Amino acid sequence: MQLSTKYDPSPVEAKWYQHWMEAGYFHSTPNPEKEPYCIVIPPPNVTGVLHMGHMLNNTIQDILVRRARMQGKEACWVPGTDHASIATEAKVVAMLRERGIKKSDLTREQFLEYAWEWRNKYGGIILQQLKKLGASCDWDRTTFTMDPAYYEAVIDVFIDLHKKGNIYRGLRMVNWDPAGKTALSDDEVIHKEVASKLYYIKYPIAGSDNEFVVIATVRPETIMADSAICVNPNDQRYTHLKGKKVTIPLIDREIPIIEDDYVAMDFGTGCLKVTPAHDMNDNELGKKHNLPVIDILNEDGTLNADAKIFVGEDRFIARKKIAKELEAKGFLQKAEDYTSTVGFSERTDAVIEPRLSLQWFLKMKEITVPAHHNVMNDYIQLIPPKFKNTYNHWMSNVRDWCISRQLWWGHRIPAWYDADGHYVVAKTHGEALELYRKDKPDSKTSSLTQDSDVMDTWFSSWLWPMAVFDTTIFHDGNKGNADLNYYYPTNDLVTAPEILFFWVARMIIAGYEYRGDKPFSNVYLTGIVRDDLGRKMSKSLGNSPDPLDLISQYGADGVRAGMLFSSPAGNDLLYSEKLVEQGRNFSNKIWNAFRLVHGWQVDEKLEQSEDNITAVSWFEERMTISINELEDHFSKFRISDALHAAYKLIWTDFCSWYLEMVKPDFEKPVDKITYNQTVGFFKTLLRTLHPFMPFITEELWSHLRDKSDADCIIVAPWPPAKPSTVKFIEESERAFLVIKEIRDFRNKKGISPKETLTLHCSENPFPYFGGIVRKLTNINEFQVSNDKPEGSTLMAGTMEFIVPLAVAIDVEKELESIDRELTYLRGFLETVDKKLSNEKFVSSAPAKVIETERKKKADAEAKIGVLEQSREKLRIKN
RNA sequence: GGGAGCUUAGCUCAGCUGGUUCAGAGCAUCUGCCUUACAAGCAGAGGGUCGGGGGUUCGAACCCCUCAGCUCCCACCA
Repeated sequence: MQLSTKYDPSPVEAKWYQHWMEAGYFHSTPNPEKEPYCIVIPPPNVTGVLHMGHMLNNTIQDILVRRARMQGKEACWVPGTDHASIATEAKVVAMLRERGIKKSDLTREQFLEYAWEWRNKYGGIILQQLKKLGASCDWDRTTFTMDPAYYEAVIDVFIDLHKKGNIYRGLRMVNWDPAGKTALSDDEVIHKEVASKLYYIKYPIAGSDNEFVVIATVRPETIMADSAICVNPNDQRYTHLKGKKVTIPLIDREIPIIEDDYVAMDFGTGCLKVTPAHDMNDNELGKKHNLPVIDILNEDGTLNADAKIFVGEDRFIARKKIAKELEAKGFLQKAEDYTSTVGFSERTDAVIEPRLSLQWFLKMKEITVPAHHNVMNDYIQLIPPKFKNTYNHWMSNVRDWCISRQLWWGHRIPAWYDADGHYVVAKTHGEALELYRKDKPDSKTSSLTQDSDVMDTWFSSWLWPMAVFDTTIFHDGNKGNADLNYYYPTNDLVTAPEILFFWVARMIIAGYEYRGDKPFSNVYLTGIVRDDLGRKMSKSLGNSPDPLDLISQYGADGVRAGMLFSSPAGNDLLYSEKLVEQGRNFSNKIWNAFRLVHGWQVDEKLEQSEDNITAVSWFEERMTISINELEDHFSKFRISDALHAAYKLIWTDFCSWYLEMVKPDFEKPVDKITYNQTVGFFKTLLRTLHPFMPFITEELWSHLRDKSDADCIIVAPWPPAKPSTVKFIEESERAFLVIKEIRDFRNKKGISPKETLTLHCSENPFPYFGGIVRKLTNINEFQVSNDKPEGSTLMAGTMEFIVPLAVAIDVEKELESIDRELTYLRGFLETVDKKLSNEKFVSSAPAKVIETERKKKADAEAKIGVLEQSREKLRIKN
């Protein structure tokens, strides 16, 4: 069979993925005979399309899972999607708009019908895309955070936490998104520096002509909501104003001047306008001083009737108009350029408006204690560990979690209200009514209205590692089903550091609350995928390649390897197509190594040569060492380094060295033993590489396997670490050095590799590798004698060789290079001598260190001796 | 404003408890090769005062101080 010189991944990938699925290799069920290994996928948004971040993230997960499967563990990777309330609702609204339908014209039920229709049609595309990448998820376990059972679990948790007193409803300043018309948690707000203006506004002092205080503000449109003016009690500039009042410009409302040392004397004019309805701090200040709250904004960010002026105008337009009017009427002293930090909605990019509203909150102080503790003591490990600091900081300053969202798509809050706003929390209307009757036995109310809000998306995904197995445990006293008890706690979680608090921390919190144990043992935090200019990859920048295009171009294996070549844990990945190309080239390299071995003629009668015995023994040692390194990398989650180790082992050690050593001459057969051992090595290499590059390894396995091997490499045993020896390694290093020197010699002298050379040396330094050295350098023989023939000297370490040459040598050049070498060596010797003659060094350094220094000295002296001799000879000749 | 981290070859990074696996890897560059597995390749080479300065030590990329530059996270200075 003629095999192409290029590996063609597409047909191979389709074939094997289908085969794995049909054979059920991805599916896992509890098996008490085996150790479980479980990863739950960070559920991508149901609206999501695969991007480079997913590629990296899921490649790493797949590597971990495949390796565990090969190690004989019961490996289970649970996939699924997240309903992502804000993102999905936005998409559905956009889709409706295209069809000419307004959300406000729909009932909740109608809207949800459209939403479900949308999610059934487009939701989960991303899971199909993951299959192209080779993800070995247990698809039978695919979970959606709004599956009926999951939905119920979320409701149960809400009810339970409410019962425990951890959930409360309160009027709080929240981050209001006027575009999404919803409250956001603090973490969904992105603070950005924005160029704005600082307006200096004159507030006339009540009851005096022409006297005023000046206040600096970036938000003149909120002056109508002012409740007071505040100065620092220590501020001498304002002591005369104590107890006085001022009037608000344009609307002439009187407000008091109060004192609080919260006010910084050195900022602006040292005088602060207090607007409790529209500023978080002012709100605190207002509470402290019992100031009225005047809310002048509608939920969409326009001014309401309480503003008295510019009613109905958008806040930013109002700002400009008010500034103009203040100026026109002489209330504006000046306006200067100013940079301020403004919060933006992560989802809609609208400027956040601090707003007072009734929201549901989860008390965080107590519930977070075990989650905090068990990360700090490394019971749960963050990788890399530097994230512990960040985690600690967040946990130590944790605030109550605003869990309600003014949306329809999501888990609806199970609170039920009567006409007066009295409420009960229950799963169904019936249960709610029952509770209500107990609360208010006298009430005649027969129907309650359910809260229209839904819960924050993270309030469902924080249950993920439990709820994917068992959604019933959130009732009292349920001990969990077989799946949960077998797989939980899961092993590793692979996710992005951006959601360390959103999701990871909260899963840990929920895990302790409902299972009394961690949800996972290790959290591997990947970096952000950036382009080669260091910019984050994003749709809007258009700098992100389409992952599926990449896969069809370079093969899934190539893309997986490429992503990993430059990706230590916690570090950003600078993506460049070069890396993926390198990955593809690697596939091709392996393919061609296979073509070579595959094409060998085996002669059963041929005896294994001494050289082949050496080669095989050497590679065995080399491979063992590399596999041990690989294991070490894996144990430290250094996935990228593990791949590099496998890459080097295969490309350099196996292909460049080993195969060249044992490769039979043109049209000559190979002996049976060497052939079998080579195939054995090849299969071991494929096994170590399988988690990284599943498809090509499976394909080649199918060609190389024999009856005693596993049917598929996906379930073949993982090559274990074992003690290694260095009997051949030591000599091989010398041999390789000599080989390189000889090749370099040919290069520099312009001698073709085809021209056979003879080498003289005083003693043969190679008990084992002599034949191999000759084969790889085209040397017909080592002439061992003490006579030194004419020719060029070739140094390799402390070994000296002479190549008797018919070709002329440039003596000048030769001398020059010897002199250069000598200068270096003498300098080197000097520093070593200095060290050794330093009494303090000799007396305080460990014996081993001194020993190596002595050896350095001896080696250097020997080399210098040889070089001096050669130089002398050349001199004479010259 | 608070906290964390980073700075090693042209680029991306390794370098564990200070000492020959201490100056490394991959990519890129340069030179020579279409050599019967592979030009998506082979063989070889060059390239770094380990951000600057100071200190501790017999010995510092590694520990301490200091300066400079970058990055991230958190935060309400109007």
